Amino acid sequence: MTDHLQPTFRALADPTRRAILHMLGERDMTIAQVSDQFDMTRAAVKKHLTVLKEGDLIAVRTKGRERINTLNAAGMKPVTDWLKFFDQFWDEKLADLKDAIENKDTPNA
Amino acid sequence: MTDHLQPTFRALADPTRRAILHMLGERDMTIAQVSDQFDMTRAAVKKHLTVLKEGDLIAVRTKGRERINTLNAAGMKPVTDWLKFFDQFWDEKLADLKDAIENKDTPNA
DNA sequence: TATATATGAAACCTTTTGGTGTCACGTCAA
DNA sequence: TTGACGTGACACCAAAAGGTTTCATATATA
Repeated sequence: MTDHLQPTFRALADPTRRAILHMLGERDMTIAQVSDQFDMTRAAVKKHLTVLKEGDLIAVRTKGRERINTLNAAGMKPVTDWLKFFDQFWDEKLADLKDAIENKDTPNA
Repeated sequence: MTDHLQPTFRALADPTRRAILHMLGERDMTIAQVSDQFDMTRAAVKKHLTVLKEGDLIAVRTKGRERINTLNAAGMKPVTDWLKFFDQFWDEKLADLKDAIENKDTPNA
């Protein structure tokens, strides 16, 4: 069983990378622009971007000598799907389900 | 800003730990029982369980000389909440619409 | 053309991570 | 009480992760 989830979970496991994703949610950015937001070298940021790319969480397009990094939020779907499996064990959701069943004929929403 | 998400994201970043969570979804297990499911020592599994505990993804209760490990699915909420922020970017059409609205009065170029 | 800019990539370093083996300790049963 | 059982904790190890510096290369621009 090859774990196709691994690159994405791995990419999300670092706080710097999660912060980068948030930034890219606001606007596309070059590597230099991303680097400006962190107290680390451009090379280090570049590595993070590579990991994000491997996790399919960003896309990169070339524009002249620049590399524009774009958020690929859809890449998070495998992770959210994996997490959804556990919804059934979540107390609140269980309570909601119980509610839904008990109030089968009088839904409150 | 201390990153309270980190222990949980960290815990989820390992395939063995994700597999353990799945197992605990089916039934509570002692350390020995979990270990039996993997080709690694009990000590290694114990470490994984410790990381899962730190991520608040499992609870442990003592029963005699045994330690019963229980899934705490609610511990995933911080992660799912973090991921929800990106829902707004999932749908390409939504993103396009967002662009159109944002550029109406304040062109960004 | 000459130079500045934006990036890629490699070598290197330190810390963390995932694993091992060993031993001590509390608990259960004969 | 005496073992066997289930676990915690530690020392140790190799590999991966996160960072740095340095240099090469492609693209803009004066």
